[in-house]
Amino acid sequence: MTPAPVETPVRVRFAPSPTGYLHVGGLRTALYNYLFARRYGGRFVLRIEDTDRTRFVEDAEADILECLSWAGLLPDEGPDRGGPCSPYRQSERQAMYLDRALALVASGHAYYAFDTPEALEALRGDDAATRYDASTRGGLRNSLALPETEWKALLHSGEPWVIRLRVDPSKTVTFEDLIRGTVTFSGDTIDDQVLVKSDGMPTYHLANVVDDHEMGITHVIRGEEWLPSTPKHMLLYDAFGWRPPRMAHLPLIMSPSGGKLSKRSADRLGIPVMVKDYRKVGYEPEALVNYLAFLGWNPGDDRELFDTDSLVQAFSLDRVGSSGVQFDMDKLAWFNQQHLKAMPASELGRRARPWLDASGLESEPSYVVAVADLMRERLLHAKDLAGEWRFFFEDPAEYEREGIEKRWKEDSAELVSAYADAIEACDPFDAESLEARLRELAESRGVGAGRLIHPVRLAVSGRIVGPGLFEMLALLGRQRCVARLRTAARSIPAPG
RNA sequence: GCCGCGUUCGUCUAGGGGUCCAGGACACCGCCCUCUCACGGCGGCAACACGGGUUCGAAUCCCGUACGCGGUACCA
Repeated sequence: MTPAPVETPVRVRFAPSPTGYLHVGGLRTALYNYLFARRYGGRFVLRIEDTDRTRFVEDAEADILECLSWAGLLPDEGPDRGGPCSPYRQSERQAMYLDRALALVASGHAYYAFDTPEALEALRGDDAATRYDASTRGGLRNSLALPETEWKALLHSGEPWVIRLRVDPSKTVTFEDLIRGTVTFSGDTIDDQVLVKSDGMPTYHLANVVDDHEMGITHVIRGEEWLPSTPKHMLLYDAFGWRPPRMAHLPLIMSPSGGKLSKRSADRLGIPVMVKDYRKVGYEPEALVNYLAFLGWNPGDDRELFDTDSLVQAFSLDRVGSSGVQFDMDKLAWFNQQHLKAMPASELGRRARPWLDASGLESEPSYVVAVADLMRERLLHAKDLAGEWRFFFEDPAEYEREGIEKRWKEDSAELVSAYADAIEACDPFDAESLEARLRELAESRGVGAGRLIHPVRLAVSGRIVGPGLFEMLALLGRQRCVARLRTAARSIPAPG
């Protein structure tokens, strides 16, 4: 399939509302916009949609910026870095929206309405289907139903008013969605959307259309929850005489228990919802990005591991699916593991460093890198080096109970301390020699190597699982090994 | 209720009239490798929502039903 022709230059935007911290679904939307922009050599714009003053959250914008930056999705234009379409916060563009709305009133595409939310609520009563549209507006208090002298008096009296879009019920609105194909809405199902609220702020619908036009946005890529309001936006473009951008509505990310992935449902399932929480619990940004890219999109072949640049090369909107997708933590963990494995040891070491620091585990960078190299194949998260594998950095505080039960025999203490003696003088102190010493010892005592290997592992790491024993010993070094072996021989009680 | 969108293994998906008794990945289960655990390799389990059309032939096209999801605010 050939990609749909795309007009250049592409300009897309990610337009979150600072009503909370960045949501993982929001990050995916940002990612698809970013990939699309990069793929076609376009610009990726960040616009803050802060028109709802009642839900404004102080540090939300900073969080959005921080999370995008963490994920490597830096906008080309936005409130923090400016750009040709400044300002990028809708609250700072307020005057423009009112002007535009007034123009719509003048051209007959919009009108003043004086009905309060309470009055409308009362009108709706038990019938939730009551709407504010062509069928009811004639009986309500607005500049279409009232005589001119009357509504003008109201307007100047200080009475609260809003501006509403005048929707023609006989019109059918049709648009091409890049992901869903032709979508059609009948005008009589669209109500007279409020454009300017009584506090003078525009609603999302107005601000979004005005800004997308003013900012030269060519493609609107957003979540499917916006699909039902798109006809209102198309009507607005039409009323303004503007050419609408191309539309692409992304499938929603669903909770494994059904429904939109909400804070509450996700928390219950152990799925972080805020992007910053992924960072906090130790996911690598490239893994999250890779996983999110695949939540609704695929490259059309069997490749799965991508860095952002290769995603850019492979991305296209016509390979985005249209059905909702469930979030799967197992798969995310797998991506994390794969990315960790693919990383140079030095990088893995760098990723582990903050976790080691936080756990008070101090170590030479070169040693951390060597540990990372040895452990990379069995890490799900970089932070595990400071968790279940912390014995690389400090003596084991305890020995796995199961290990003692299964591996520690009557002769273990004696064998382990004999091995301590054997390796104390072992030179060179490398995996090969350490293995040779162990096998010699086993043979001279007439026991299988396993009789020695398992207790030694337990003594040195406190655990019964881990990387190859001899590589592990070599890395830990003579001092630590000998000391830990002797401590264990002394302190682990013989069975029985 | 009304409007819209959707529906292929448990999950993410490939597939867009014959090459599909449906392919890949995660998860799960077995076997192999092996000092353990991983990694890796091999194998297994497991899906075209249902009903009507159209057609020589349908997972693929059309209609309907069911189900899911979204929307239905002076929230975005």
